[in-house]
Formats: sequence, structure tokens, C-alpha cells
Amino acid sequence: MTTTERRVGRAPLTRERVLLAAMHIADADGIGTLTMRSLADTLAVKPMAIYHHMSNKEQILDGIVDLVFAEIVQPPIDAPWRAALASRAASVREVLGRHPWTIGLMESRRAPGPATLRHHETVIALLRNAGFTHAAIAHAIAFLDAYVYGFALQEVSLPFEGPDDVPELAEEILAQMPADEYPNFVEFAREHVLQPGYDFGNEFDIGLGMVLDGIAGLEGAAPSITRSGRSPDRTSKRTNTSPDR
Amino acid sequence: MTTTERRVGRAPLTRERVLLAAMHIADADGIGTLTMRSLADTLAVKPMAIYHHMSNKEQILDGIVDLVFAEIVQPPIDAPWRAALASRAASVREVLGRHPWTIGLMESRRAPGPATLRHHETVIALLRNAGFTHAAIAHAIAFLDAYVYGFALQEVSLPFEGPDDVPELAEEILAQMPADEYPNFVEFAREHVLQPGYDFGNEFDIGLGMVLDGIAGLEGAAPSITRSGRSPDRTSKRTNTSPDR
DNA sequence: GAGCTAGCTGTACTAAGTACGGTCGGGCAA
DNA sequence: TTGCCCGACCGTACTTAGTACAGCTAGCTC
Repeated sequence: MTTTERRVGRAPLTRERVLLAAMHIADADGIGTLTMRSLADTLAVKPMAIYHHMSNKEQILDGIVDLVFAEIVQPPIDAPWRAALASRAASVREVLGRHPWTIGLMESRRAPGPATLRHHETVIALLRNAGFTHAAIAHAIAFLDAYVYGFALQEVSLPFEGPDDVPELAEEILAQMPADEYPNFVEFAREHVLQPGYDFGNEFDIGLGMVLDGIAGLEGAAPSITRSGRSPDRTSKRTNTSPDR
Repeated sequence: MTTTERRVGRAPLTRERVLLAAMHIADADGIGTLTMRSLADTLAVKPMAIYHHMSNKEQILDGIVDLVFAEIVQPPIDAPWRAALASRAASVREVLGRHPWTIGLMESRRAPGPATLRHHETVIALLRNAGFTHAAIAHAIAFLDAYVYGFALQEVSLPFEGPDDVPELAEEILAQMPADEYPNFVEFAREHVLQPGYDFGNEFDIGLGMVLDGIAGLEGAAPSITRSGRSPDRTSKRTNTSPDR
């Protein structure tokens, strides 16, 4: 009876439903609250039911990381490389910002999922189309990814959320710090980082510009068309003209 | 008696001894095997003894991350900025390579320790001495750190250790991958990454050169003195002269 | 209609963090 | 010297988490 109701009253568990639920928990309450029990609860099953669809928790973590990568918007592979890489970088950052636990999981994931592979595939195709050599592609990808992931890592490690509640927390930290031990640090924080207009997030586009300039200097790169100094993000997606070399 | 022996026969627990032991465990067997019990065992005490010196495991993790940062060699603050940043970046990477679990912990650490602060202090002083404005310093640090941490993150996420056992594992991965779904990826891997001479680690210096070039282009930068290119192979690095905008 | 099976449950074991309340020896005041 | 206190450490036990193992049950097949 109860069983019958259960069986007919709800969709059966699937790998996909499990992963989506896991992702929602991580998004809502942090990766720390994602346990087999909490996951089972939100799925309205008992913990062991999950093991009929996923072999262990590791696999679930692999799965949700790949789900996150699947959210990254893929630029068309024939777009101008600079605009394409910029929009992809912005998308990666935005997606990692939406699922901040991902960056912490990446270190321990060794098995790239299909979305992750697809993601690399796109970038490689893009640069190949733009005339980059294999060597230049390797340099460009290592460089760009290091920057984007590193920036995301820094963002999630910030002790505050958004630029608004910086002052309180930062002041508090500075207050209990021996000011004369770190004079330059304190001065820098007071005079610049804690000033009203400062938002660490803005550093992203500045660094990204430098990254793209660097990539443009690699052999085989087409001349950069879109100079796109600082804010290539949040709008300029897919200009989709012809290949620019 | 036993107690007496214990008391006199060994040094008493201290915060420092606890942290060093924790670090050794993490280095030797991975962060996953660092538990309060394993830690207590190597210190030859019972688990609860540790709680008289550290309030919880979080604090231990904070502590060992700061220990790692303390290993980073600080360049003299009056050195030429480019050489100084390059050597610091190399040191960070080397230290993170020696303690690969650190990068995974960084994401969850919110409280910078003294070594971490000292580290920032040095870099700020360095750039200040070189005539960088506050804004340029903010850009430079965000950029450089993002790159260095991101690169380290990529290195620890690689599914293999060192360039030697790449072939087996990579071949294995490629083999079970639908080759026609990721044609560019597969080609790129086969033709470049899996070629004998390739070592992902070499990408570090190439990217670092681009980072430093970018920083040189920031306002207020002193003219770059030491070019500091170390592996001029396989790339045409950019010319490094004066700020270019 | 008997049995197989997929999908789920119940129970329980193990590992880990840590609360709580000892115990014990050495230092110090009377 | 004596008695007491306190700091360092230990024992026990509770809680939470991952997951092994052995059912149970509804529906499908023969």
C-alpha cells in the first residue's frame, strides 16, 4: 500500500535525478551538507536506494562537477577567437560563481566527464580554426584555464560575499592585525581595496585582457581584431562573423 | 609510572608539533588520511589530547596551510620587480607541488595566517618600491596570483604524475573515448600532448612570461630590467620592452 | 499462478570529529 | 612538609557519515 503509492506516485530514481538533486543541495546549503542521507531525503527515498544508480559518493561528485561544466556556454567554433575565448572565460567564471563548491571539488576529481571533454574540444577547435599551431594551443589553453580557474579560486576564498560587506569584515581583520608588521598591506587595503568604488570582481576583466593579449602574441595567432580591453563579458557574446584570419 | 615515563620521556605537545605532524601526514599519505586519530597516533597521544592545543580540526587545517605559505621564499623587496615576481611565482608553484593538498584546502580557508599575510606584504612592498600605483598593484596581484594558483590547481588535477607515465594513462583514457565526438581533442592529444618531448610543467614558465609582460604594461610599472625567460624553446615569447599602451 | 527481477528498504558496521568528565603529577601557598 | 590546584593528557561515548548485506515487494514473463 504505502509501497504501491510510492511506486506509482513518483518518478523512479535515475542517475540524472540524483545528480540534479545533489547539485541543488550543494547550491542551496553548501557542499558540506550534501550527504547520502540529505540527498536521499530530498529524493524521498532511503539512503541505500541511491546506490542502485550511483556506485558511491565519489561518482556523484564527479557527476555534479560535470553538470556544472555542461552549463558553460560554448561559443561557435568559427567565431573570432578573441571574442570567443573572452565570452567562454566569462561564462566559466559566471558558472563557477553560481556553483562555488565546484572549484573545491576540481582538485580531487581525476575523471573528466563528457561535458568537460566537450568543453575542451570546443576550445581546441576554435583555436585550430584561428590558425594556431598545436604548441600555441597548448600554451593558450594552459594559460587561459590557469587564469580563469585561479581567479575563481580566489573569488570563492574571499572572506566576504560581494563588494558590499567588505568594509565590516575587512576592518575587523585589519583591526586585530599588528599594523606595524604589515605596513604596506594595511596601507594598501585602507587606501585602495577598502575604498568605496573597489570591487575585486572587476579585476577579472583586466586580467582577462592581459591573458588574451598574451595569447595574441603566441605564434600562429591571427592579429587581434577586438581589442576589447576590459569588459568583454556579460554582453559581447557571439559576434559570429567569419573566421578572422 | 607509565604516566611519568610519558611525561618526561617526550616533549609535551605544542601547537607547532601538532601542525608539523599534521603536515607530515598530509605530505606522506595525502590529506585524506589526516584524521585526529592518525594525528594522535603519530604524536603518540590519544586523540583528545590534541584538543588542548588546537580547538578543532579546522584550525589545524588553517595552520598547515599557513605553514606551507611560510615555505615560500620571499624575494628581497628592493629587487627588480620582474625577477622578484618570477622567483616568487616559481617558489609558490614549487611549494604547492611539494604539498599538493594545499590547493584543495585553500578554497575552504577563510582565515589567512601570519605567513600568508607576510607573503602579501612582501609583494605589495616590492611593487610599491617599483613605482606601481595602488590600482596597478591590485591588478598585478590579482592577475599573478590567479595564474599561479590556477596553474597549481591544474597540475594537481592532472590524472598522472610527472611527464613519464602520461602515455599509458592518457592512451587508456583516449581509447575509451568516442573518438569521433571529440576529434580535435583527440588529435591534439595524440599529435602534441602525448609526443615524447611534451611536459605540461613547461607551460608554467611560458604563461608566467605572459603574465609578467602583462604586468609590465600596467600603469606605473618600472621598465622591465631582467627579462628572465627560462625556456625559450618552442615559443616566440613576446618582446618585453617598455609598457605598451 | 509461480518465480524472477528491478528498485527500494532495514539494519548495522565502521570511521571520524569531538563533548564530557576523569586522572595524575608537579608546582606553589600555608 | 603538606595539601591543594592546575595543566596536560586519557577513557568513554555520542553523533554523523559512507556503505555492505540481506531482505521485501510489485509487476512481468512463462
